[in-house]
This record gives sequence, C-alpha cells and structure tokens, in this order.
Amino acid sequence: MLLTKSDSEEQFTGPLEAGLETCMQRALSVLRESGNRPNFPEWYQTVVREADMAEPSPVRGSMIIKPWGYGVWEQIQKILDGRIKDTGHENCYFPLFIPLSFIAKEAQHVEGFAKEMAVVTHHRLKMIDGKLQPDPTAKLEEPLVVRPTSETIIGDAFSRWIRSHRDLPMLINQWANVVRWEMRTRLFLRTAEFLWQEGHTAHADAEDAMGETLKMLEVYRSFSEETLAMPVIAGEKSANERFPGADKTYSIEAMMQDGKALQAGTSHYLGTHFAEAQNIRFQNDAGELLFCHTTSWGVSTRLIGGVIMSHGDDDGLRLPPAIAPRQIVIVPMLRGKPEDADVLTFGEKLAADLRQQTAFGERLRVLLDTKDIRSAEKRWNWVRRGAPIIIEIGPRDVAGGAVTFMRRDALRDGDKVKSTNAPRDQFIADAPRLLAEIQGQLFTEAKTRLDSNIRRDVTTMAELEAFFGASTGDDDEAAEFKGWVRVAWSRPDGHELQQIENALKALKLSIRNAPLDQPSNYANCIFTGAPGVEEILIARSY
RNA sequence: CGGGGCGUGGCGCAGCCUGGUAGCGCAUCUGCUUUGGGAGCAGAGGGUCGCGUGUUCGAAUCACGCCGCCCCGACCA
Repeated sequence: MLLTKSDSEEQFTGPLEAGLETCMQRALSVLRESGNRPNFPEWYQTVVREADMAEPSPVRGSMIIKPWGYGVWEQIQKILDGRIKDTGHENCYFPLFIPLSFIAKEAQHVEGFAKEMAVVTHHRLKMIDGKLQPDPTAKLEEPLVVRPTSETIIGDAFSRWIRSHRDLPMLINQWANVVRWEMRTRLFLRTAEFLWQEGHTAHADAEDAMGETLKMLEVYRSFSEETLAMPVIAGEKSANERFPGADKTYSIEAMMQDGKALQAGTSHYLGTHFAEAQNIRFQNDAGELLFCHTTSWGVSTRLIGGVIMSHGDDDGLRLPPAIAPRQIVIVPMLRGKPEDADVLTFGEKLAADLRQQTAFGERLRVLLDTKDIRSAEKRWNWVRRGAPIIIEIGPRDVAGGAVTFMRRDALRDGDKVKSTNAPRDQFIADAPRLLAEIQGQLFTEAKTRLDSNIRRDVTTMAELEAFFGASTGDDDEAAEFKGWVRVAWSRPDGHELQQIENALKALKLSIRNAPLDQPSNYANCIFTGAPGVEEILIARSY
C-alpha cells in the first residue's frame, strides 16, 4: 500500500515519507534507477506506463490507450452498459461536430464551455508558400465545435422526437469521445480528448427528472463500488460547482491513496433550461404545451485513473477481477527442454478448464502466456499490470497435478513473494470464489481508507486551516496525506459562497459535495457561524 | 496567457561553465552458460545533441530567435 495506515490518528499527522521512500523501490525499475525521490504523481505516471495502460500521444494533451488499458475500458463499458440498459435506456450515436449556434443557445452552457472548445473553421488544406495550411477560400460559414458534451445536439433531436406525453420519458445514452481543451492534462485523469458515456433524458415533470437524476447517481455509486471496488460518497455539488446550465449537479467522490478526492461521475438535473433554449416541448393529457425537464449524466475514462490510484501499490497496478481483461494468467516455466511440451499441454488444458468456470456472471478470462521471454520477467510483467491471479506451472506441477499461484491483492509476505500450491482440480473449482475474494479484499482496503480518513471534528476555519496547512505552493506540503473533512454549513449562496470558495481555494481546498446521507441535526456553520442546515465534504482534489 | 525549469539513442541521465568529430545505466539484438522468486559473461545495433540563424578553422557546448515539454497560477470529468 502506498500512503495509508489502517486505523488510529496516525494518518492525520503522519507524513507519507515511509511510504514514499519505499514507493516503487522494488518493482518499478525506471523510478528506482532515476534516483529521483518518488512522489505520488510520479508513482502514478510510472504505474500507468509500467502497467502498459497508456502513453502520451504526439497530440498535445491526448493519450494513446494501449491494449491492456483499453481492455479495462471495454470491461467497464460492457458492465455499465448493461446497467444503463437495465434501467430502460437505449443507445444512440450523435455527431462529433456541433454547429456553433447550438452551443450559443444556452447562456450558462456557453459560459461554462466557451474557453475549452476545439473549433473547426475550414474544410480544406492548401499548399501556400510551401506550407500546408487551411485554404482561406474554404472557410466554413458557420464554425463547427468538436463536442465537449452533447446536450445541445441531442436536445435538438429531442425537440423533433418529442411531441406527446406518450413520448416521455425519452431515455437515451451514447458512448462517445469528447474534447475539452484543458490547460493541464494527465493520463486518464484529464486529457484533451476522452472516452465516456453520456446519458440524456427528457421527462414530463421535475419529479420524474429528479428521480432519473438520482437513479443514475445510484447506478454510478453501485457500479463504482461493486465493479471497480472503489468506494465513493454520493452527494450534491454546491451551487458554484454545478454543470453549466444545470439546476442540480450530483457527483460520486472517491478518495485516492494520496488523500485527494476524485470526482468519478456526475448526474445533472437540468430543469427546463435546455428545453427552453431548444424548444423541447410536449402536449400533456390536458392538451397543454409544456417544456420537458431534462437530465444528463456521465462517467469517463477517468474511472481508470481512479482505479489505478485506488488500488495500485509498490509493485504496480492491482486490478479488480471484475474489470481485469485477464483474470487469471498462466505462466509456464519453460526452459528450452523436451519437458516444455508437457508443461504447455498441461497449461492449455488448465486454461480450457478454467474458462468453463464463471465469475461475476461471465466465463473466466484466462490467458496462457506463451510469449518467448524469460518466465521470471513474464511473471513480473503481469504483476505490474495487475492481473488478479498469476499461476506458474513447471514440470513439478505437471508431475504432481498441481498449480502454484499468486494473488495480486496479497502479493507479498514481508519482502517475500507469497505463492500457494494447490491441486489442479481444486484450484479450478475454487477459482471463482478466489476472484470474488480478491474483488472484496480490494474494496475493503479502499473502504477502510475512506471511512477512517474523513474527519468530523473540525468546527472552525482556523482548525480547517491548521489541519490542511497554509498554502505556500510548497510541493511537499501538498503531497502530504490529509484525507477529507466533513463539516456543517448554512449553505450560503451568491457572493458569500464565492468568498468561501475563494478562501478554500487559497488552501487548495474545495467543497466536494453534500453527501446524500445527512444527520438529523447539525452543528453551526463552519464559515458563517449560523445554524447549520447541511453537511459537506471538503478536500483537496484532482 | 503570466512566473520558474527542461529539451542529448526507446526510457532515465552525464557532458555545456572552460568550443576540438557524443558517453553512462536500463531496455533491445546475437551467442554461450543459466532458469521454481526480477540471471551472468561476451559481443552488437541504435543518436538530424528540439528547430533555425549567427560567431568560429571548428558548436551538444557561446549568442539571438522560434518550437515543444514539465512544475506553479487561472480552467476542469
């Protein structure tokens, strides 16, 4: 584990040096050899690379998702898509390009996204003065925007598709890429182009739309916890953190191993703003023409960044079995000798028999790794990639009808790698249970970290400041594990809220959300001293 | 866009101050020996030193301009 200790107050005061110094020392050779003092962001980038998940692309701020990383995304897609369909939604595909005028219709939406959009202005290139450049005579009459999100173009379709209350609710989802011209980017966590799903729905009234908003928030919460083994806190964003054009924005927030919060998914109730901007109307059973209430909700490839920062350790990535592209990898111990053939045959049969088993409702995903490299190196490659179970088979196993395996969630016993020997048939029968156990173990570790690192005893700004430390721009200070603080507030808005957020910002803090589960009575507001009406989470964040 | 730093084989770096035909570790390839917990030895391949201009007999090294990347701000899933 990286930065956490399981209980007591140690995690609030103890800096991470012990964890940082040993971080990556064994497994991630590049860092070890560079002589640089590892820190969490550096650890993260190293894991992304060493686990073969993704790499930076020649295009600024964009990444290449490699097969192992994309395999994780495919699992996420498959499982989440099932849940989205189970809740009554259908998939569509809308265009990448959006006419500029569509975006311009909703004022807040414009304001929120104007600064980060990629714009297409020409439709042809031309060689001028020996340079290939946009042809001045091929200028588009109306610029096209590369979608940063699709509310406007889907809303436009809704305005044609919806006529009657019988057309409602309209429940649409799409899997797509979107582009936001972010200033600072990091692999998976924030890239200029990213993959996501975006749900867009229209409803007859506010109640139905709010029901949808919260239903999908719950889908995200359960998906994150059950499938990604990443515990989250679901809650409502403060007024200033709302999606541009939304009436209410909800999020799930996960705690990373450096104590920072990661917004892992959002669900928005958009009121009738987009319906009014785009004329999405229906006739009710009384014959009245009314505006629809719409919602939108999404999760992205950022989830993969969350998985890495939730479960990774000093040996690299640890993948929850539910999303591991290969749940069990068999490494044959080949030595360039005649008995290799027996080992391979044994391995093929083992793989085939394991594939007959099911876990998480699907056949086991098993790989016999026959690549022609040293067995020891092969094993560590799979450790770094986070394959949940790594089996080694050699002549001794073949002779004894046994397998030797390692659990990635409990790789080491002290400094030694821990392996278990089991009869072949028994292992096959046990494999589904083992995978479920690993999934549960990863969740439990992360859940313990989350639950034991939310402080509830901070009641004044002075204490908040003392806890998180003054903002000096000092890197080491920022890297220290702090966790989150849960406080009561009086939910001020407008200028007062802005001032509060500015004060928090000076401490590199932000309001993450107001958790859905609230107590029955409240302490006084930490900011205003007025009676509290709600509890909120405050943290450093990604 | 402001402030700071950095661009040298795939990766991580040295060399620059004090100009003289480019070096180290890891990785890669070949061979031999090894192999049940990240192998050893020997050899080999691979570099427009970010780009351009200038100074100079000679530029990775000095000067000027440009480009790109990283960190800190502003922005954000």
